[in-house]
Amino acid sequence: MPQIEASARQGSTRGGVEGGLRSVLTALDLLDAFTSDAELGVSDIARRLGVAKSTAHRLLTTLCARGFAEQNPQTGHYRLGFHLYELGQLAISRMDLHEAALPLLEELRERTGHAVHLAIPDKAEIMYLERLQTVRVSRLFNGVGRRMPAHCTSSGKAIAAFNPVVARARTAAGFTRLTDSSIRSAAHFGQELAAVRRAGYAVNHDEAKYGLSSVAAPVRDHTGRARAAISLVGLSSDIMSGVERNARLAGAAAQKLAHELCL
Amino acid sequence: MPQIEASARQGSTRGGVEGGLRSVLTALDLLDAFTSDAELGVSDIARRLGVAKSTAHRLLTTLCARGFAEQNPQTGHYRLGFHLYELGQLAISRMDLHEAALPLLEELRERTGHAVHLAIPDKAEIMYLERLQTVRVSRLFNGVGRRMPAHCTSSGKAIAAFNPVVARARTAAGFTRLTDSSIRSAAHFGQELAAVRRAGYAVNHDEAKYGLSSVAAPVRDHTGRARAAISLVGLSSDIMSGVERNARLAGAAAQKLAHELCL
DNA sequence: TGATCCGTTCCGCTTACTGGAACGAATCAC
DNA sequence: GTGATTCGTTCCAGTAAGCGGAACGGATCA
Repeated sequence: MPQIEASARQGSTRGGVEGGLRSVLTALDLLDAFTSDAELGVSDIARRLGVAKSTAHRLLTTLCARGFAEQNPQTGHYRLGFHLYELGQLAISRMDLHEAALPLLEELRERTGHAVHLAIPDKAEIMYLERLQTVRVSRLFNGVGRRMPAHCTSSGKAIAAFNPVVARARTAAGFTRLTDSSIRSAAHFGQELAAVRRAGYAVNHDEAKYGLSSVAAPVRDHTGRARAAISLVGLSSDIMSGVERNARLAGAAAQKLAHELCL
Repeated sequence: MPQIEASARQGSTRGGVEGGLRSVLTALDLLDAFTSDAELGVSDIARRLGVAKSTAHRLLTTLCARGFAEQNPQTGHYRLGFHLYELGQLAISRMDLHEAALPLLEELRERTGHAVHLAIPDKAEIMYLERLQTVRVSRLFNGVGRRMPAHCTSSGKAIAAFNPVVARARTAAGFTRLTDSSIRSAAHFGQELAAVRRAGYAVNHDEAKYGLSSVAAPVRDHTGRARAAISLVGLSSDIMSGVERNARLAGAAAQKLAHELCL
């Protein structure tokens, strides 16, 4: 069934490949394949992408030529290239939100002594744009990714409470359970968001990782919708003993940020 | 002269394109075009890459489809996409050097109160892998890029002093002058590196930006070659008043790092 | 109001990308 | 110790798919 396979691959109309150039799309998907594994071999990659081994090898050679990938000389396997870091830093350094937030975040850490995070929503998850660590907690973040489900973090709840798109996306995606304290049902999630709306801030107590808690305030635009969140993170004992003060400071920084960006 | 142009474009041998797939290479070069400008239009990009406008547009559409670029709805122009940041973070989070260094850097900032940088060499320049800021100096770094010539920073000098490849590359590339204090000649550079080798650490006094100074120690492997550098950065008055203590602390951290990584 | 940009779309030509087969080296199983 | 699998890499011919050029409507400027 060669013709069925071909039409399934790129749609029926001539040249009407969904999204663009075949070889470039494959190359970009190849980079994404490294999300799950730090190093991959040619054959493995070819299998995952559904292309011939020679094609995968050619793509990898091309990516390596520009520093987007690199080969481990020991094993012959490939990994993400350092040039991605350069471009990624460039991309974020041009985000107004990030630029305006940095000094506010620094000040917040100075005053509280806690780790400070800046997060934005992406579908049903949140992504951390910046993380200012402290010595005490830096090793605790080993298991915490750059991306977290919105219902297990204070930032996620602060955003979802004031952003129905995120709340709906999370409810649709379901509630994965990271600890025994994690939210597990849509009903519980709805209650929690209502409480966040009343208080103006969100709290996460051991819901993402045992022993780790946080307090977050939403950064809201002029329509009231949450665009980001600023959170203070630390050992549960440290954070929970001063929840109200932490919430007040995070909230002040969030409002100042919204004001500076004319949101 | 169509055939001349064609052969000049991709070399003479059949299919022997240097470095790999044409369309993928062009796509990657397109991303690099954003190094100099935050936003670019289709026509401008096409001109820079030397391709047809329709080709540039197609490439941009493809990159946007995967989040590697995005379009500004206001202007119709394009910029780097957020997904690059995600992959870039992934790339660096898997570097042993970065992972092992982080807690050491945090501790160093805690003890000194100064900003702490981790740098690695790349040809004739150094790249900052990590920058732990402080409230006092965070705004001073506006003009400082992720990449700096090796002769204008303490990290660069610390690395070049114990890495002849870098020293040679810098000498070959010449000595751009960032301030009046910058090193301007190969002779001066050579003297400075000799002094660094004697002292075991490097100092930068207003050589990259007025009012900003730093002290750096090299991270050396078992052969003695410098692989990276750890530096303490701050207002010149703050840094220069305690040069020896700063050098000692940075040096201790650098040695500990080398030891942890079994370099 | 005409001219000149812009980003986008369309289309035929042919280039350059694809998959399959073959290679030597390394690893594994027995 | 040796045959059987892997692996990453290279080569090649056929044709799919990427290319440039031309045309489009809209925005900006003179």
